[in-house]
Amino acid sequence: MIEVELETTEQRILDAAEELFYGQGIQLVGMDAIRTASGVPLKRLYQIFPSKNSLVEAYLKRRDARWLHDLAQYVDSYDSPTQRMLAVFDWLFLWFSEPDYRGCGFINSFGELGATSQAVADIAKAHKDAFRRYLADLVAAADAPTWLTDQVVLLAEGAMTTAAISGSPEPARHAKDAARILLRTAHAGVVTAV
Amino acid sequence: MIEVELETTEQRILDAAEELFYGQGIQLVGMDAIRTASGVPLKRLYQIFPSKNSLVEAYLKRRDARWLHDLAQYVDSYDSPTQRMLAVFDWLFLWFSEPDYRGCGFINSFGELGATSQAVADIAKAHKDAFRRYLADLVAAADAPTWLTDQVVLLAEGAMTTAAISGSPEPARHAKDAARILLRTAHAGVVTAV
DNA sequence: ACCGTAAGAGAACGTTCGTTTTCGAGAATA
DNA sequence: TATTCTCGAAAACGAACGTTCTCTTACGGT
Repeated sequence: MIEVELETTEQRILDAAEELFYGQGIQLVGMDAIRTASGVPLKRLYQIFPSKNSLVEAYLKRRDARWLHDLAQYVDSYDSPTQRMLAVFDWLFLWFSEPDYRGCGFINSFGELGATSQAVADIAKAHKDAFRRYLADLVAAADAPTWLTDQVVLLAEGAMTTAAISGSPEPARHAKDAARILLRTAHAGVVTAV
Repeated sequence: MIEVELETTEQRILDAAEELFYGQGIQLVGMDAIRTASGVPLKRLYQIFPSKNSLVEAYLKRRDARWLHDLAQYVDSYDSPTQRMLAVFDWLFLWFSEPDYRGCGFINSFGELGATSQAVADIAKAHKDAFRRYLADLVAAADAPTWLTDQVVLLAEGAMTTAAISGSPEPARHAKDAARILLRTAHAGVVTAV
């Protein structure tokens, strides 16, 4: 019982932390705000996360896992390898359309703390590496050459920041259009020089 | 004389502010650090910039103008419209290769403060809009369709963040490769469906 | 019923930060 | 020379933050 309760308390803290950290930026959110939002007293909060840094890292790691899980789950609703690769951008479009979308939490935290916190920089890098590996699998399954992975990564990353700053989900469509063209070109095996 | 001196004092403050704000993140840099780095006493600093917010905005606006100017200057060393468009990515490669490269200052400041400061959000948006307009001109000059602009923007933006987090300038090359393919496809006027 | 313990609410502490004020020295003016 | 003004160095102030501590209450075991 105790452990179950502790588990849910931890989840409540992380839920509050994620909403606040992502929505306002990490440094603008104090531990008091997390206490208020989660309803968990400071004492217990510090028993579970002994410092704000540890809470930040836990927030990022949980978001990392869930983000990739949600993406993979969406992609899994498609069968054709080509459609699975392009479905990534449909999922991005849904994400960008959420009313409180504010860019990629890892890009944001890297820009905010990456220069001073090696831990945050490492988690952001690990997240982007994992995303790249996932795309690499989709690209390989679509019988496309490896180098297409790097290009698709750039389109996805660019769409995240452009959608955030412009406040529109359209970049996901533009990225999908570009990815479709690149995929088709790759399939055609065109090799020329400009 | 007074105005000239004030001018150089303002520049010294902005030079220090830019290095610190860009290198460490805005919120991690205190006014004391800027005083120390610039050698300008706090009193005078507050005479020229009446608040940290105003200094932040001045930093972003000056960086915006200089960034686009430097890019255009580099692009202007090429003649062929196609090469001019692709030269953007060569310039990005040079930028990413600087030892203290830490991503796009506007993406970073947007992630850090965009949720709370409308001014910062607006400046970031204006900067990206200006960048997009510049690329649109290059795309039009290369006789490519308008929609290529959106795709090239995404490649460039994606390269900035991927280079920052991965710590490598290679994303600039990958973006250039993709842009070349998209440009060629656009020129060929291929219109098909997947 | 009694005692020990845990736990919540919030005060308190020490530090940092943005901003203002003070103080003292030096230059310009009458 | 006496006085006013300017300006740099640094102290000071008020708020906010991360973290710890205190006090009170309520519950569990005997």
